[in-house]
Amino acid sequence: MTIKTRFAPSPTGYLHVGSLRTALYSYLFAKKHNGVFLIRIEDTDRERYVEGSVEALIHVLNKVGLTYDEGPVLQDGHLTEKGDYGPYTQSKRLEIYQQYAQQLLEQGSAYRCFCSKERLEKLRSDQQLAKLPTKYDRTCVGLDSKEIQTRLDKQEPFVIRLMIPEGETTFKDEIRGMITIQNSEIDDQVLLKTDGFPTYHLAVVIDDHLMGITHVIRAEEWISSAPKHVLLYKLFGFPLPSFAHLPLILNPDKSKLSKRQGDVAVEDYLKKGYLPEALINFVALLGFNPSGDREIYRMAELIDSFDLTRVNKSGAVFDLTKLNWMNKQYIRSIEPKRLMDLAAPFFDETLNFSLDQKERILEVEKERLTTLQDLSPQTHVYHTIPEFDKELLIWKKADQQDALHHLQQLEMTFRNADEHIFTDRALIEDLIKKYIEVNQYQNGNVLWPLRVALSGQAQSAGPFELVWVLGKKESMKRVQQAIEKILS
RNA sequence: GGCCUCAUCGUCUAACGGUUAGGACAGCAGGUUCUCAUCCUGUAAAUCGGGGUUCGAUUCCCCGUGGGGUCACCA
Repeated sequence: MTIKTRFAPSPTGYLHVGSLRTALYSYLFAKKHNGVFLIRIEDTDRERYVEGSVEALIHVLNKVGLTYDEGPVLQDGHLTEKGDYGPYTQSKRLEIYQQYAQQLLEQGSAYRCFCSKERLEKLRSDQQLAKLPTKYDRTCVGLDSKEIQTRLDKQEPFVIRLMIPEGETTFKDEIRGMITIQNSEIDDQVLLKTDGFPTYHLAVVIDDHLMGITHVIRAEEWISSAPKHVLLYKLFGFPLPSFAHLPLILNPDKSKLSKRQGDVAVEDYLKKGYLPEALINFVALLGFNPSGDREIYRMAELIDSFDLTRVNKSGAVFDLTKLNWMNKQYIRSIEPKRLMDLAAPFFDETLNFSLDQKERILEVEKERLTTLQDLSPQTHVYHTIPEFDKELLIWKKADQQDALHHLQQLEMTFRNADEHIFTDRALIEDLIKKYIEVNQYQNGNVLWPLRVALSGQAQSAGPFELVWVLGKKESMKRVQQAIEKILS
């Protein structure tokens, strides 16, 4: 049997990093076993629907490299879908749910409930006051068929509730083992709402079955409603899939990761210049470890080593400092072309750099970046040298005369150097190092004033790199300006 | 509060029932370097508590404690 997993978000806005990890694990598991991974949109709550979030979801999944075999896709800006088990959007499957709800009704496994929201709210608050468990009191179970018919005729709104049988429900969680709960603890769950839409519980069971899902991988918050789903599988006569409930991703205070305490949207991290590769790597290791001392895993390696039984049971704090470290690692080591693709949006377009310049700037600056967003302020130096005080040109172990001397000498050295030298970082370094060695100067005496003359900054890329990016003409110009600054 | 669930350095984690409890990030102290960023070396830092089982528990069992999740016509 082919393994089939799914990621089933509700279109309520952005993609949460917790959801990203859920999607990732489902993806990894499916790919590891040469299985199928699909996306399904769970939009059964019309009130929470956010326009455009399906499109946004597709974009993000594409960006981070989570490819899926079935589900909604964007074609020329239009939403369509691929796969043989559609529709993959629950609001387009209403009749299916209604049909199955009807079946349950006929089986006597479900019943119509005409209770008003007001009555239910009062019931709940009374129970809370009496410190009783809050459960529906089954008032409508006693309704005889004649009364039901007259209320139906009067078009009274109703819901369909699951009739929880007596006994206990047990299921195996692939990560935690056996979980048992007394059925008396379970409320008679609403399956079909007054508006004819199913609730999550009904829809998820039917769709997972109809779409052939073999492994239900989702977050831990679903664990307490899993018994309802197991009951439904049994009532429908569906074979039970495997369940795996993933530990939560936590705020630093150990509560469920939420807004307020930082960014939770994958889009936000991408916008800030975190690489998709780094995000995936980081989030993958939050709750999973292939065993070993490695930290860096690319997607293919994650697929290769993924194992549900090695997923942790306890929640993991989202540690931004470690993400930062990992992002730095990726910026340094990723293929230059890929880095340029990712970094392109972070260049200030008004500076009009050529592609060649951008490549050099990126090559030089990537050593010092934590996120790609950090690139933006650094690029300005290559366009216009910032204002700076001439004192800055003086190295801590030298004086103004010394700085002036070296700058004048370097200016001359540059002037006499062949043009082609300036196209090669190593040659530039040779040129300057030779000047230092021949005269037995200290590096700092020469390199500090040169670097400041070129960057105008106390902290910047190295002087060889700066010359390489700026080119002969601009480098000489900046050195000359520094000389004038000292003389003035 | 009921139910479910979890528990190794600050954080992410490793450890067939037998290890000086390992690694990574962050921290601290040095070193390399013209600056920042790197890089290198070193250092501190953990098995929640109590009972069992066992020759031997981080590991298995029980109880406690603590954390988290969930208790909607939201997912």
